[in-house]
Amino acid sequence: MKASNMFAPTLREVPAEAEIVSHKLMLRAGMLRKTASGVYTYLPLAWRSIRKIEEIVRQEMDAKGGQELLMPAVQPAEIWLESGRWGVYGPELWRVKDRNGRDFCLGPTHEEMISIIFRNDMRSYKQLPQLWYQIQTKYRDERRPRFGLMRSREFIMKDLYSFDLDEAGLAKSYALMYDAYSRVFTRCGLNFRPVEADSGAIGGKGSHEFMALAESGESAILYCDTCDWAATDEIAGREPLPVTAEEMLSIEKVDTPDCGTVEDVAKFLHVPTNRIVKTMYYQADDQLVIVLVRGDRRINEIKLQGLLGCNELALAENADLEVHGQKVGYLGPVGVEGVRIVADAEVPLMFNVIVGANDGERHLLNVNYQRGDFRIDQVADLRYLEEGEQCPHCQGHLKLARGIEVGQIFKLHTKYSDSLHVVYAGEDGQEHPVVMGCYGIGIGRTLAAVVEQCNDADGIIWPMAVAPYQAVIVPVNDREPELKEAAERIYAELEADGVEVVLDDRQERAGVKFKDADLIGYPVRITVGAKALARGNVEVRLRKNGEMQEIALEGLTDWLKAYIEAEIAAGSCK
RNA sequence: CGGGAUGUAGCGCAGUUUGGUAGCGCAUCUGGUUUGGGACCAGAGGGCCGCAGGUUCGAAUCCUGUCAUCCCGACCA
Repeated sequence: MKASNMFAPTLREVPAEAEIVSHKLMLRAGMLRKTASGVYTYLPLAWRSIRKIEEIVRQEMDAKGGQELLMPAVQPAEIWLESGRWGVYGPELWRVKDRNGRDFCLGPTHEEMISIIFRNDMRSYKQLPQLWYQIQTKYRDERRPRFGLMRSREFIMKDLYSFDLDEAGLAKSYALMYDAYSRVFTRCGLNFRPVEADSGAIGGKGSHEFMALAESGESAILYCDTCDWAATDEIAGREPLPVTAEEMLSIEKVDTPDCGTVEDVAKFLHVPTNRIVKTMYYQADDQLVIVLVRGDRRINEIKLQGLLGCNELALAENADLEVHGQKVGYLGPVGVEGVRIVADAEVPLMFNVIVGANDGERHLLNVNYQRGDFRIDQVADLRYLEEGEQCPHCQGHLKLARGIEVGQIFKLHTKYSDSLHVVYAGEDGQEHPVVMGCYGIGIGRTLAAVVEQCNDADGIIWPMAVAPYQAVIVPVNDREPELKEAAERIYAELEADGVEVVLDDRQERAGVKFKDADLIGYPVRITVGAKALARGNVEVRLRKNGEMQEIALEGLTDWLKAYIEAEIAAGSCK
C-alpha cells in the first residue's frame, strides 16, 4: 500500500467526543469514525486489524474442532418468545418491526437461533458433541454507549456454542474453550486474566470472563497476590473468618443525634464501623426485605437478587419506610415483625453489635444474634469482597484491578434445551436434553483493549500479530531520485515477499511522516536516508522501544521476516 | 432512567452576557521558498451557526419546543 493513496485520515487534534486513550488514538490514527452514538465505521486500518483478530479467533476455534457458520442478525420475535427472553431482556433488546408489523429484533446474541438450528437437524447422540461458531455483527441498545468500541450498540462478536451429551461433555468443551481463549488473547498481545464471573442475563451456572487489564476497564476484578485465583467483584465471595467469642453484654439504648450513616454512628460512639450492623430495606418485586450486613461492608445486589430470586430489586424509597414509621439511618432488626430478614454470613457470628433502634434518633448497643436478640430468616454471602482481605483459597491477600471484558465463557447446561426443547435420542432410545455452553469474544472490544494497553504519548504500538501493517518505509527526502528509487525497490521486494508494508510516498516532510508512523503504530519503520544508503544500508526503527539500527539492504527482507515471525510468536507489544 | 454540559467549516475552538455583513488555529487547494521529528510566505476555497417555531426593522446571539452528542450518577440506612 502506498500512503499517497491510503485512506487513513489522521488527525492532529482529538475530537472532543473521545474520553479514553484507545478511542482517541483510533480516531486520531484514522481508523475509526462515528456514525451514531455507539455505532461506528471501521476505516481500512481498523478493518485490517479486525480481520487479523478474527483470523486468530478462527484458527483457535477450528483447532478445537469448531465449525464456522453464519446466522442472521435479524431474528423473529417468536423464537425469543419461545425461550421466554422476549419479555425478560428489556430495552437493551433492539426491537424492530417489518412492514407488516411483525416483531423482530436485532440479535444481541444467538442462543435461540442456534438452538433451533440444532433442533431442526440434529437427532442422535451419535452426532454429538458439536462446536458451532459464528462471527457476526450484534446489537444491544445500550442505555449508555461509551468509550468508542468499548461499549457500543453495534459490535462484532464471535460466539461459539457447544452441544454435548451430558455434563461431563460440557466440562470438556468448556475446558477446550478456556484454553482456546487463553491462546487467542495471548496471540493478540493482551495482558489479560481469566476470572470467575456471574453469568448474568445469558443464564446458566459456571462462567469465566477474560479480562484485559486496564485502568479504563469497566469491570472491577479481585485477584490473589499469591495463588492464581481471580474473580469479578460481582461474584467474589468467601466464607466468613472465625470470630473470637466475647461475653455478651446487655442491650443499651443510646441517643445518636444526626447520625444518618454508619460512619456518623461510628464516629459519634467512638467505635470502628465493623462493630455496627447495617440494616437496609429492599423492595424485591412487590415485597419488602431487610438485609443485614456488617457496617464496613457493601451489599452486593447481584448476589442478593440471586438469593431472593426476584426480577426487580432496589433499595426501598425513603417515603415507603416512613409509612412504616421507620427513620432511615436508625433502622434495626430488633423487634421487627412481618418482614423477611436476610443477613450476610458475617452477621450471625458477630458479638455485641450496634444497630438502629427503630425509635427516633437512637441506636442499640450490645445486640447479639446468638442470644436471640433478633431474627434472621436466611443467611447467605451477600457482600462484596474488599481489597486487602484474605484470599478465599489461600493465605494470600486480595488485590483490586480494573479490566476490559474481552471474552466470556458460560456453561448453559440445559437452560435453552429445556425451554426450546432441544433434545437428542440417546443410546437408550430415550429423549435427552442437549447440554449446552456458549463462548463469546468481543472482536471490536479486543481491538480497543489492545490499543488501550499498547500505546505511548506518540500513538499506538501494535503487537505484530494484529498490526494493520507490519512495516512502513519512509524515504526521508523525495526530491532525491536515488532515495525514492531505493524506497520503491525495497517496497517492491518486501511486498513480493509477503511483508505487509506501506510506502510513505506522500509529498510531505520527513517529520510529518515520522509523526504519522508513530501515531498509526507500525511495528517497524524503515527509514531510507542518504547517509545510510551511501553505506548500502537503511535505518530500521522499532516502534515498541524506539531502538534504531542500520541494516544492509541485501539482508533486509530476511531480517525483517525473521523479526516479524519472532514478534508474532512473542505476542506482546512491550 | 435521573443529573450536568455542549451543538458555529473536516478537526479544535472564539463570538452568545449587551441582537447589527460569521471569525481564529489546524487541515484542504494554488504559487514560491524550504526539506531527518507535525516548515515559512503569499493567495484561495469551504458555513442550512443542530432542527422547528416565536419575538424583532434585523437573531449564531433573546424566548419556546425539539433532536443529537458527551460526561456523571443509578440509591449503602
